Amino acid sequence: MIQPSVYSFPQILAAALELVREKGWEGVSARAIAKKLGSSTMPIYSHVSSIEELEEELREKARSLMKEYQRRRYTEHPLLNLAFGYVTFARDEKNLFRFLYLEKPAEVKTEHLTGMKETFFADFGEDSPQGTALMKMQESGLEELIQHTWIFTHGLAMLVNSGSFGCNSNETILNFLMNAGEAFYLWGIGEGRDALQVEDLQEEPGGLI
Amino acid sequence: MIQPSVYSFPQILAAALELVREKGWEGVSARAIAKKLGSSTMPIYSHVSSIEELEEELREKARSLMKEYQRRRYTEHPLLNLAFGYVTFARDEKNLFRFLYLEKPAEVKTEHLTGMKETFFADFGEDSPQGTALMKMQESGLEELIQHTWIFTHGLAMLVNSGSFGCNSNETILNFLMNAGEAFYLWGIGEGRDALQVEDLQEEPGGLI
DNA sequence: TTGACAAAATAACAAGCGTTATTTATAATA
DNA sequence: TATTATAAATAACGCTTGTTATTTTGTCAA
Repeated sequence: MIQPSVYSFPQILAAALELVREKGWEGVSARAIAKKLGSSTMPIYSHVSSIEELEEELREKARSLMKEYQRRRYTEHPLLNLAFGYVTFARDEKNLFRFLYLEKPAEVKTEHLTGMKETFFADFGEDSPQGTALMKMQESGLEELIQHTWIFTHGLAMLVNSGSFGCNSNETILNFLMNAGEAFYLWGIGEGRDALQVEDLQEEPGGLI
Repeated sequence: MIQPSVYSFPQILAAALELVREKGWEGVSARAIAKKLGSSTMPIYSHVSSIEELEEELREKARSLMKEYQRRRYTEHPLLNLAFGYVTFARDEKNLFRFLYLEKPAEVKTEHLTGMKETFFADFGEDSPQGTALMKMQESGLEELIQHTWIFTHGLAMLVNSGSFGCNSNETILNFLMNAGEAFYLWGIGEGRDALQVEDLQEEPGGLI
C-alpha cells in the first residue's frame, strides 16, 4: 500500500453511527456517509463490500454501546442494573434502540432473557442478601421471575423510547422496575397466589381463533 | 359522472391492507397496489391525493381490526380482555401490529393506557366480584395497577410479535397476563411492600447522565 | 352515428438508492 | 525527473419510488 487511506474504517463507522443517531437507519446511505465525511462514496466501499455489511458492523457497534449501559452498577442488584441500563438506553439513544430492537424484529430474540439468567446465576451467591432471598424460590420460580421481569422491562423500554411516558427520570424508571420486580418476586414465592380467580378461557362466538 | 369508477375506494384499501399483511408497510407502493388490483396507478390517485393519505386511511383500518380483537369477551375480566386482545393481535397480525406500533413510534402513545382506564371504570361496578376486590385499592393504586399491567402487556405483545416467545398459545399468553395482573394487584394492595430493599441510585463514575 | 367527456393505461419526470466504470490526482519508486 | 500504482472523485448504470403529462379507451348524449 503506497498511499495510506485517508479515511479509516473507524471514521466511517463513526459517521454512520452519527447518522443513525440523528435520523435513524433510514437516514444512512452511502452518499449520506460520504457527505458527512466530506468525501465521495468510494472510501466506504474500499473498507466494506456492501452497505449490508456496514449495517452489521453498525449493529455490532450499537450493541456494544448498549452493553455499556447495562454494565454500569447503578444499584446493588445485578438484574436491576441490566433492566435499568436497557430502559435508559432506550430513552437516551432513541434511534439506536429503534435500530437494534424495533426495525428488524429478529433482533430481539431471547438474547436478553438468557443474558439476564446468566447474570443472575453468575453474580448471585447464597451469601449475598439478595441471593439468599431469591434462592428461597424454586428453580422454575426463578425462571418465571426473570421472564416476567424481562417482559416488563422490554415493555417499559418501548414506551419510554416512544415518549409515551410522561416522566422519564432515572428515579421513575428505577421505581417502576423495582416495584415490578418486587411484585413478581412476592408473587413467585407464593404469597396469595390464586387470590383472583379467572374462569377458563371462554370460546366466544367468533372469539378465539 | 358519466362513467362510474370501476375501482372503488374500499377495493383499493383492501388491496393495500393485503399488501401490508403480506410484506409490511414497506411492501406497499402505488405500483404494488395497482398490480394487485390489476390496474394502473391512476385509479388510486383518483381516490386519494397521495400515498401518505392512503397510509393514514390504512392505519385507521388496521386500528379498527385491532379494536375488534380487544372487544371480544375472552374472559369475565374487561381489563384482561383488552390485554389479551392486544397480545393476540400482535401474534396473529404480525405485520399489521408492526405497522401500527413499531414502525412509527408516535403511534403507541397513551391511547391504550387511557383505553384501559376507561374500560375499567366503565365496566367495573362495586357489585361485580372483581370490582369489589379492586375497589379496595386507593384511586392512585388503581392507576398504578393499570399502568403496570399496560407496560407488561405491551412488552409481551412485542415479544410475541417478534417470535421471541417459545410458546404463543392462547393459554400461555392468558396465564402470563393473569399472573402479572395478580402480582401487580397483590403488590398494589400493599402486601409485603418494601420486602426487597434497594439502596438509592448510585452515582457511578461515568454512570448516570 | 358522431361528438364529448371522463376514466384508465401508458409513459415519463425527478429523486433517491446501491453499486461500479472511468477519470483524476497524488505520492512513492526507479 | 519520469514512471507507476492507487486512493479518491466524478459520473454513470440500473433500479425503485411518488407523482404527473399524455394518450388511449369506452360510454353516454345529441
